[in-house]
Amino acid sequence: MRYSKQREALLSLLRSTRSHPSAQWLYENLRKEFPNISLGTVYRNLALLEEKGYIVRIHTTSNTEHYDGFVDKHQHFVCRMCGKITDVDIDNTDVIQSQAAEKSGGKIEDYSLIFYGICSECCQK
Amino acid sequence: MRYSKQREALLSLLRSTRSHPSAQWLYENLRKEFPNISLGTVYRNLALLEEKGYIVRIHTTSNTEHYDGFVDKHQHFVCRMCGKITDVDIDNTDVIQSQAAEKSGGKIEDYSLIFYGICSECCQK
DNA sequence: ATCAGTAATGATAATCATTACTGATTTCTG
DNA sequence: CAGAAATCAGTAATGATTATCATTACTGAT
Repeated sequence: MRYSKQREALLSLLRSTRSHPSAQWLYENLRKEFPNISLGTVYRNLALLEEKGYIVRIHTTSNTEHYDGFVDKHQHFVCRMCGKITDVDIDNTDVIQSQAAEKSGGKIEDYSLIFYGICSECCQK
Repeated sequence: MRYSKQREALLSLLRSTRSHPSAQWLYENLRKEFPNISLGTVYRNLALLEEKGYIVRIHTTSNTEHYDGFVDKHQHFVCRMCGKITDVDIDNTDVIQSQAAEKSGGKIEDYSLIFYGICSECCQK
C-alpha cells in the first residue's frame, strides 16, 4: 500500500472523532482540505483501510455504513430516534465467543454486537 | 392490516426455511405460486411484517438484507466463504444486555449479535 | 535529481438493492 | 352487494456503493 495524502487525511479524520461517521460525512469534511477529493476515493480507501484492519465498518439497521477509527474491540449502541452511534464496553465477551464456537461447529473469527434503543439525550425529550 | 394471499404466502415461506433468505430469493420462490408477484410486493410486505414483529431482519457484512421467520431471540453465524447464515443459541445474553444498559445510560430495547468466521462445511475444503 | 513503473486519484458512469408511484384489483364492512 | 381503503403488479426513481479510465503522484533504482 503506497502512501497518499488523501488516505492519510481520511484515517486521521476517522481517528479524530468518536462519531462513527458515514462515507458522505467523511467526504464532506475532507473537502475542506482537499476541495477536489472524489467520493470514490473515500470509498476506495475506506475499503482498503478496513481490509488492512486499520478501521472497522459498522453495519446497523440504517441503510448506510458507518466507520470507526478505533479498532480495539468494543461494541456500539444505536439510538433509533436520533441515529447516533455511541461506544459501549462490555466485559467478558470471550465467554460468548467461546460458547458460539462450541455451538456452531465452525471457526469463529469475529463478532459484531450492536445494541438498539433510545439514547440518554433522546430519553429526556 | 388487511389479509392478502401474497403476504400470507411470504410469511409461510419464510417460516418454512432456516436459510435466512434475501428478498430476491423470496421473490423467485414466490413466483412458483404467484407468477406475477412483484418484487415491490415482497419488499413492502417484508417491511410490514418486520414492523409488526412477525419477522426479523438480519444486517450482515453482505450488501443485501436477510430475513428470519423465527422471532424467538437467537443469534446468527455468517460464513465469510460461502455466505451461509446459520442459527446459534447463546445462553445468558441478558447479562450482556443489562451490562450495556448500565454502561450506556440510555434505554436498550434490543440487540443484534452476529458471529463471523468459517462454517464447518467450508472448513473441510 | 531524474526516470520508469505502477498505485492512487478525480471525474463520471454503472450497478444494484431498495423505495416510491400509479392505476387496477382485492378485501372488508355495513 | 356497494363503496372505501388496502394491496397489488408493473415500472420508474432513488441512493449508496462500485467500476472505469485517463491523468497524477509516489517510490525505488539509475
